[in-house]
Amino acid sequence: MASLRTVKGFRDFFPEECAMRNYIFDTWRSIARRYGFVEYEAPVVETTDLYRKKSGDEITSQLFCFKDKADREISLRPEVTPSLARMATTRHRDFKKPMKWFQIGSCFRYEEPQEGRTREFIQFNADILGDASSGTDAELIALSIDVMLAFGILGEDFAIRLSNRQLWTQYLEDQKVPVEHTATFLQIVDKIERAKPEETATKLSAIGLTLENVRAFMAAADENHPAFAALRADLIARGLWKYVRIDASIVRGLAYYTGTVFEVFDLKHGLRAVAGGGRYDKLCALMSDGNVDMAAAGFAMGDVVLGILLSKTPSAQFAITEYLNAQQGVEAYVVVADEAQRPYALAAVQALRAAGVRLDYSMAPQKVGKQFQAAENQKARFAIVFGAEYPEVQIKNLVSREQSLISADALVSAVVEALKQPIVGPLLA
RNA sequence: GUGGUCGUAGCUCAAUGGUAGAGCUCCAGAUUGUGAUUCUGGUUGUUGCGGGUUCGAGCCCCGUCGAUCACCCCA
Repeated sequence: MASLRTVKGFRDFFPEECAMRNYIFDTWRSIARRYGFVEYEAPVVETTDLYRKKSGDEITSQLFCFKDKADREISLRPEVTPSLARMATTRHRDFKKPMKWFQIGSCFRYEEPQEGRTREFIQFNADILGDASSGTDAELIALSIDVMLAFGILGEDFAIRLSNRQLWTQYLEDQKVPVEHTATFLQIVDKIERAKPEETATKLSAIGLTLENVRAFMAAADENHPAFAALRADLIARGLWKYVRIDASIVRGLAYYTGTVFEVFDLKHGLRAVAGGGRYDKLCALMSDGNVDMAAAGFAMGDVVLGILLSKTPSAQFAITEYLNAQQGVEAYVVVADEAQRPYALAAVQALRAAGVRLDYSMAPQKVGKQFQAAENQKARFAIVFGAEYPEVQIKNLVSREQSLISADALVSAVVEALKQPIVGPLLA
């Protein structure tokens, strides 16, 4: 068995998990479309250079990278933003601005797997390109909030942590800290809530700062700070500001963000961030060697942490159950009570399916009781019995348990009509 | 990449160093044209893998793989 296991950090999706995944996809997709986003996709494999160009050599330690048969250095994508930047810059003249694009697909990071962190995970990416206004940032944050609400995750369960990179670049400038220390400094800020104060103070003093000074600056960066004014007014008008909390310690790694940065995080379980993103106005210029200077902002939401949160949130369970009930099973089940009628039953199976009815039947001879049990197991609303009374067939409503005899000629239209009726029965009272 | 804990049937878990088990699931029958419940019977294991100690290892030791937790990282 050992040799048959999945590769470390990769997952099987059994039907139950696959249904759950599809539920997540459908929700992401429908809310993104509600916001006027269009879907795109990029290759899962890219040249390793694409990621080096953006992030520098040291990042390859987390890249799922290898050489192909022609000795080319390639990587499974760790994120989609560089691919998006390439696509957007190479054909940007073909698209009206702003471009509101979303994508759903697998990403890969070569890390030690833990709960909420696998080597393959699925991300929902939403980005807006060609619009530098703070309204863009607000639109993205609003989208992330609506996605959470659509999952049944309520305001008491999650919040948006909001900050702005420019807060810190301005601060470092005021404090006369050399630009080359920016990355180091942001790393310190990123873990200022987790690290020991003494260690943080030591690291800060190395670049000429004190912990007291940094903390005082963070405390002053509340929702009245001018850096958040336009964004705040926008989200207040939408009625969404109540989900937002200013948190200057959010810097989102050390990569390409230039302005607004934010995270979606849960309030009750201490999970990793559900989503994160921000403004990255310089990336398109970097990717195109300065040929295309296009403002951009976006965020990504992963399926792994989201899935954990959904499983722990009671209010999210109702929507999941409803979706799974609607997706799973069949609408009708054909029972072959008399094997002599099987050819007629098979003809009806194909005719009903052609009419759009989700339908199953027993492919091998089975006792009638077993066939009804199978119909029940597959949540069929109707059983259609082919027996000695053919050319008439029995249609049984499996919810109300009523049964009626009908001519086989009229079967398809009768079933299609019956399925249009609302479900009534003792089980759903 | 570093350290801790863990790994027994499809699942959840038992088993002083001494014959590998239970519940659930699954399959079949009781029930030959109608779904529940119940009862009966049955399948499934190189105890993650490989070495070592021992008369004897699921149990002890070493290694390895995997899961998980803390680091690291979080594009």
